[in-house]
Amino acid sequence: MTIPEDKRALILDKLADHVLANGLSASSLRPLAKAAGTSDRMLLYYFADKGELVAAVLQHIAHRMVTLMEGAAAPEPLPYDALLSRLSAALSDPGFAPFMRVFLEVASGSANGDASLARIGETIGRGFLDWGKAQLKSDMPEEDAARLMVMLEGTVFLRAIGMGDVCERALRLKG
Amino acid sequence: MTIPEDKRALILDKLADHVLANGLSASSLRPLAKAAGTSDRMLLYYFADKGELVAAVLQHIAHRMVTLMEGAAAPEPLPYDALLSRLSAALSDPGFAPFMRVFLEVASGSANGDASLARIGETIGRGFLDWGKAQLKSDMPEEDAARLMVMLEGTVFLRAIGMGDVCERALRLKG
DNA sequence: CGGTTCGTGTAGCAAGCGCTACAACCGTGT
DNA sequence: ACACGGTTGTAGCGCTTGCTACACGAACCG
Repeated sequence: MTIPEDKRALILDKLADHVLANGLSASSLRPLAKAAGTSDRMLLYYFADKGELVAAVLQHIAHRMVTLMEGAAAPEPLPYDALLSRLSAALSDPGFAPFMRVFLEVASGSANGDASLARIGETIGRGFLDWGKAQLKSDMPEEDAARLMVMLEGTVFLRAIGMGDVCERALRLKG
Repeated sequence: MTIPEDKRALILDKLADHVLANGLSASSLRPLAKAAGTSDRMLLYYFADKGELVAAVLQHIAHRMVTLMEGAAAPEPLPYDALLSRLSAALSDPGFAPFMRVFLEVASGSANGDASLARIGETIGRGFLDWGKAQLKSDMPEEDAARLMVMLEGTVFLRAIGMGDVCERALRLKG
């Protein structure tokens, strides 16, 4: 009945590829199915409904992002200013940009009342926060990590609407 | 041919109400028409297509938001820290929240390639930046205003995914 | 060998989308 | 009185959406 657990894993990679490349809004069942080399009919055989499918894909994407971030980690803890500019640069890397795009889409959907997206968004966000905190060399890591997070997500937001220059200016002298 | 200029103004208020209340994603022609007390047929008589309609509504919303912000302006310029916490509180006000939700939706759409949304988002963003700068008492207003903007949009983003506590923590001691 | 369950393709549903063709209204100018 | 142009309703187009009913081969279990 509900045991196609491994079948899912086989296609999740391709589904994640498609979502990262085209965004959630362009990820209806049929395009997703084509990207995964199957049919919409089969997607709904593997997953109970689209919500469950999207949740699984986003979780998969989050896991991939964690891996990516581990590669971008600094070799040793950095003070706030240095870490901020380092991570800000990393997030604008073409490899990271697709993740930030869907993260924005998740936040938007979450703000519009999608409880499932909200849960996933928070999970990803908290993971990101913890990851940043671990890289901080600070005497008040909680506050600095929070401030770091706010700055970084603000950067994501502003770059999305073509205000990347403002982000650069914000980082130029102080954090 | 293209002269129903005032007719638009009469319904833009109601359209804006609906978009602010329900979000862009729930704003297809028929619901919008019902909210405005007309028909989808007439919406496309007043506006060339849906893109033009959305652009007009968002511009209207932006104008309304400017008015709202003028009401929230401090009586005199404030230093960075004080202004940040003042504006952060203002943005979480229920009166502002719908604007932030729509703004997030615009940023998301913009990041996904919608050029029209990108233009509008940037216009709104730059207006907001200038408005903030005018309220800043600082010896380096460009950089501080930019930093203020990044922090505020980061706050919007994080609150959307249920991480408002992180925003509070980020503001608690330093800006 | 028979029956039952698993897996999958085909086809289609009802709803919603942006948009449009067509006809009818209505007030105005001649 | 009549024609005409700006305005509006009706109806529907073609398409996409998430989802499902049904049939049929394969595989497994008795």
